Amino acid sequence: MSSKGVKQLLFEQFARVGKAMSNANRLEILEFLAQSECNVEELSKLAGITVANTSQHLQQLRQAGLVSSRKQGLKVYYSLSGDDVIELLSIQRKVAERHIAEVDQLIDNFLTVKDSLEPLPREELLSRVKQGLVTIIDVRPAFEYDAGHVPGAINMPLDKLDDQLADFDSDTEIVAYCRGPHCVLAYDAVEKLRKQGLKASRLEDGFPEWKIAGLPVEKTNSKLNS
Amino acid sequence: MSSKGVKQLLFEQFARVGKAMSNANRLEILEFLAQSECNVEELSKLAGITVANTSQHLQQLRQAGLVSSRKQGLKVYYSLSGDDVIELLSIQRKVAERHIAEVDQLIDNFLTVKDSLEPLPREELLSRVKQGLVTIIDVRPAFEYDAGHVPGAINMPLDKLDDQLADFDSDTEIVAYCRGPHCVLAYDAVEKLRKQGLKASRLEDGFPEWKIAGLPVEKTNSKLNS
DNA sequence: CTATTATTCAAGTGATTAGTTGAATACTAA
DNA sequence: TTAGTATTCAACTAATCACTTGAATAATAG
Repeated sequence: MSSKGVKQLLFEQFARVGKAMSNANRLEILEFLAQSECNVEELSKLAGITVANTSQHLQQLRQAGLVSSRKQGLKVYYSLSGDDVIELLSIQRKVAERHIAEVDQLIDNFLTVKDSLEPLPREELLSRVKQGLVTIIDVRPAFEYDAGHVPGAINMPLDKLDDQLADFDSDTEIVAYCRGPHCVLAYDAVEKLRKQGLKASRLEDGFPEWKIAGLPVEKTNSKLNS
Repeated sequence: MSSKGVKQLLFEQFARVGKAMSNANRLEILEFLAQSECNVEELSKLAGITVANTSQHLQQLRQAGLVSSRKQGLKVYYSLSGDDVIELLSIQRKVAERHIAEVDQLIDNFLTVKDSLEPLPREELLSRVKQGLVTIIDVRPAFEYDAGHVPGAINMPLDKLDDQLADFDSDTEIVAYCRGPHCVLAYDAVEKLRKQGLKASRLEDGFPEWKIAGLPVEKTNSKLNS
């Protein structure tokens, strides 16, 4: 203790938080947990890594105090240990986006819809949908979609996307959205669509932001699905 | 690019920021830079690591987009590349303090003055100083001290502290303060004093907070020092 | 020019990390 | 109890990291 210095020890503790957030897989796990509580297997599928690996990452996150877990029956559910973790995620993302040129490039060129959609009002997006020029897909799970979605959007959870790929018209622009800027589902969707040669992009915000902006919302009659 | 997935690449970029903030020395450097622009040598002395090592850390920080540099004559001055970096530092610290028990322990038991001082109004601290029960030391550089300091505080920059250790009365409580909660100078001071068996602690806030709280401020006649 | 100073580069070492694999530990259902 | 499932642990490899050392760039002064 005296050999290293209290100040040094203190910074080492702070560094543990940074270390926990220094791995792409762990960050992705955190982003998923920012959406909802998940068990290990779900996370492992979402992140596309083995269960054992996921488990180890989760334990590193827990040691850094970023996530907490609760056991229910066979499964262990993990969640963020506080809202300040979301804040941290969000600021780290902001700093990265602002300062790392490559990130901006990735976002601008590959995933978001900035140049083509942001300049035109969202209302116009809606009219284009009606004209069949743009297809909006909602990649959230069905029950979230049912509770409210952008008018004209088609519900297309990630696992169903593969089956539907052939149905898309390669001339129509496809815009994917999910739960918000922290939600990573739309990234996957856009990537899959692009690989098929389709014109896909990602709406910068998710459904909550859309709703808050006072734009129209459509609900599914609960009898239709499930 | 397609082998790894755009989303994966994106998270790897975000992770670079976390990686930059995953090392105790780098964090300390960032905290110093949050106070003021510094050149490599200054930082190396402040952090207590070799110049070459400091330089390498600084380059990692720059690659992550957290610091920027400007060359003036022989020296290269580094500074934070934006206020969002301060925000990031501050939130990482907050998360660590909230979630990591060991950090709380370190802070509570070793460095801050919480239990003994926070409950009593700062005005009372001042009266105790007048009675000689408490000695307040200001560990900032002399020119900052001169521009304004807590009444009764003695200016005691870190490098002068060693020479003055013998002058302290072991019965008197010593309270150190510096530039703010992000300033790390007082940590060093408290540690040195404690090693001498003195009753030292750290004021949670620094001088700016004191001033903002509307408490009295003393200025040095510029002829006295320098 | 040469000498000096501040910083960076390059190479090397020991420690740590991400990931894999396979076994071990819980918990549940029958 | 036994069988099956979800999670974690333990051991291992390749890659990366922190730090040191000594040399290589620059910029400046004499």
